[in-house]
Amino acid sequence: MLSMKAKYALRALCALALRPEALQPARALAAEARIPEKFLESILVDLRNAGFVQSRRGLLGGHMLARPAAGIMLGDIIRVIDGPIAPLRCASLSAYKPCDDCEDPERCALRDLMADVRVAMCEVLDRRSLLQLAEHSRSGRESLIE
Amino acid sequence: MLSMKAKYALRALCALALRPEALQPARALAAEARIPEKFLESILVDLRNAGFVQSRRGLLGGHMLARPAAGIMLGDIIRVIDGPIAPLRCASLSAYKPCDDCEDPERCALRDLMADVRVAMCEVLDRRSLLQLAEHSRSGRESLIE
DNA sequence: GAGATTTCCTATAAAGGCACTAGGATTATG
DNA sequence: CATAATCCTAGTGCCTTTATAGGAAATCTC
Repeated sequence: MLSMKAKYALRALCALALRPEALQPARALAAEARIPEKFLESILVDLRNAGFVQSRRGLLGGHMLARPAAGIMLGDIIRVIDGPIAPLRCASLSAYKPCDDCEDPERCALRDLMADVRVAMCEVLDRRSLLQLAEHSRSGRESLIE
Repeated sequence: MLSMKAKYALRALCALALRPEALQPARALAAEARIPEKFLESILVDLRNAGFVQSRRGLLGGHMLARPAAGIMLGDIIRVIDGPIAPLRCASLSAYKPCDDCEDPERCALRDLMADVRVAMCEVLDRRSLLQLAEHSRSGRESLIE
């Protein structure tokens, strides 16, 4: 289950992607994307540490994407905020860890199953970029206005 | 992320699937599948309420599958224990509920994305039966012995 | 019917994670 | 130096997870 935090992160990044090159303060972002302001601040710190976002302090400060939205994959955003995507850690590539109670992870039917699920999920999340999500969200809003 | 409870449920059901028609007491099942006994008891109640398992009390009592393992889909087991499979409730078919903070679920890019993820996950989980999982787990154990 | 074994029900508890919130230190603008 | 912004450290309240305990009810054997 996607956490609120990850949902907020994706919404905030979408807003940043729609105005690249522009420094947007957390307050404005919070209002636009309906996110509790202080919570958003901490999320933006995570996103900055992960290299997705660039920030500047002071008056006229704010946040912007650190690199083009087309090169930021949604799976990577979710991994930063919520951790590995696989339903079980033992089925994760990026954060593998065997179950404490597993006799032999090499021959675990549950692990194989969840590895298949992970592949299916990543097939979606690692192929879709932030740019695609942002453009999709914008088109949704536009067609609302028309 | 799959809960311990769901993992236990799948392991227990596998054990039941490998000996159909045989009543197996919770204690034996717990030992075989490495599950805390009292915890397993409560899981078996859930599985019985969901119609997967049939129980009998008393001496010589125990639990067995209520219907053939070939007709029990893994997705349905997980839904019973962990709830909807979709990463967001608003992207679920079986348990749809709009987000509190969503302006218009009909035009939500995040919802569309997560609906795609749900389809990908269900493509795996709803096509694979308990029988398949159980046989896969057995073959793993056999090849260990040989 | 006695005794043994098992499921079934309720209640409780410890631990941890989630979703925030507070308050202030730091940095930059004008 | 006033203002406005990010950054940092804590900490809070609530809920979920992961169980455990104790006993009531059912069913078998003898």
